[in-house]
Amino acid sequence: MNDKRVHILDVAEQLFSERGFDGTSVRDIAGQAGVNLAMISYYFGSKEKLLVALIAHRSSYTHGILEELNRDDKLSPWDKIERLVDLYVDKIINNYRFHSIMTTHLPTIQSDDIREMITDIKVKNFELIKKIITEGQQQKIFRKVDMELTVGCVMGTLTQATLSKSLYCRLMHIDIHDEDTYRKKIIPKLKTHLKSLLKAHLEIRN
Amino acid sequence: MNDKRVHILDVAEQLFSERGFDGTSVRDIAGQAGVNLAMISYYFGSKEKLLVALIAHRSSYTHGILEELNRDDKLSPWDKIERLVDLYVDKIINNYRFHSIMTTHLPTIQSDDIREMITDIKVKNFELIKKIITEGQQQKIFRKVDMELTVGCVMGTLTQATLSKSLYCRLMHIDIHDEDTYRKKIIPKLKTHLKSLLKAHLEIRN
DNA sequence: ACAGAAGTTAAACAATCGTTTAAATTAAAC
DNA sequence: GTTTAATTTAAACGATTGTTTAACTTCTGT
Repeated sequence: MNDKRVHILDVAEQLFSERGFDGTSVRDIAGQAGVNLAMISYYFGSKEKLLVALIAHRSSYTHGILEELNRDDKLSPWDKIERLVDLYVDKIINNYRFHSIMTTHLPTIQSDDIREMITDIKVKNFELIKKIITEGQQQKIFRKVDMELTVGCVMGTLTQATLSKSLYCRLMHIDIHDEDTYRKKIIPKLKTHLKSLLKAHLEIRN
Repeated sequence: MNDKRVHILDVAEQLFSERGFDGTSVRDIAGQAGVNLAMISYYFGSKEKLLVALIAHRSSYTHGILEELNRDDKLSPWDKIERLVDLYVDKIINNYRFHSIMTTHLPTIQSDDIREMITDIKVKNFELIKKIITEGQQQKIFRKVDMELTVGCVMGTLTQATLSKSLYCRLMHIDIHDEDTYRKKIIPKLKTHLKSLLKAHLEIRN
């Protein structure tokens, strides 16, 4: 994709995540990106199609990570869970802007098409994680759990770390505007906690 | 508070949760509430002050539930956890519109005052849950866990159930527009799952 | 060098935004 | 019943919204 197009998408991603889709004007994006206002219509057609292009762009970008994990047969179910947590935490926290857009806009989106598109991506991710857990259960290593909410708990914790950043900054005594410090502290914290949580949750108890 | 004011707040809550704050116009609210456009400025001063009034109204409404729980000395830590989950799931899922507004608007809010206000409420809730877990730890009933993320996991799962309703409707084969069926199915599911999860997570293992 | 496509621009479009105005109506106080 | 305050109304305010237009420049292929 064209450099200029990608640059506009990057700027749009930042502004959408900071101010929301409706809180960001096309003029804001054009101004911040240093391009003429009409270029956005010229490239993407409309503001909504710009959002669709952003989702398509980012999804293809992060795609394929989970598939690799699932194809790796040498790993035990426990190893896969650990790798899954590592991959997922890195992926979401390092793309927190995009993740924030996907999460906060999903309920407010009026267009059925876009909502279906976003839901599709989430279902796809869900299926891959489900597969890992199901494998462990078939090998009698994991116990029976609520599949939807076990995945939802992992995703939810990461969403929480993304959307309630102001809360966690307060709790962890980090300046709200210091993005890097927050990411650097929350990533290992999330990995350790989620691994420990899933271990306790999935372990077969006597 | 005046009946008409409350009615406007109810309508605003519904529209804000469906379309977002910036996606809802003052005319939308006035039209849906059946009042004149100027009444909203007359009552609340501005659109932003309307949001502040909504938050104040709803917060006082749900306030005091957790305090009662914490004051009850007859309950064991495990009992408190169970009661906590029951109360929290009911509270958030039954007020999912307000919860959705609080969560999705927190990152996009420009006004420092409003963000601080919302963060304050969340910190308050956090402290109450933290107290329950700390008590159990002091009695050597709960093990040492990451406090922020243990609470974050519970809140995150509920946030997930609120914001990604379209995902869960797909997974649970519920029509996306059938709010009642979704609530009726997700509430017991959430309660069972979160109790089981917290039990495994907090239990001292040998 | 030239023709046609692609890119870029400033200006304007109608529509909608949040808010205010001033007049009209209703309610309350004495 | 009269006066004063509170409520409600339609209309208008200027600003901003997403999008389009038409003229202009740059690039591309021959």
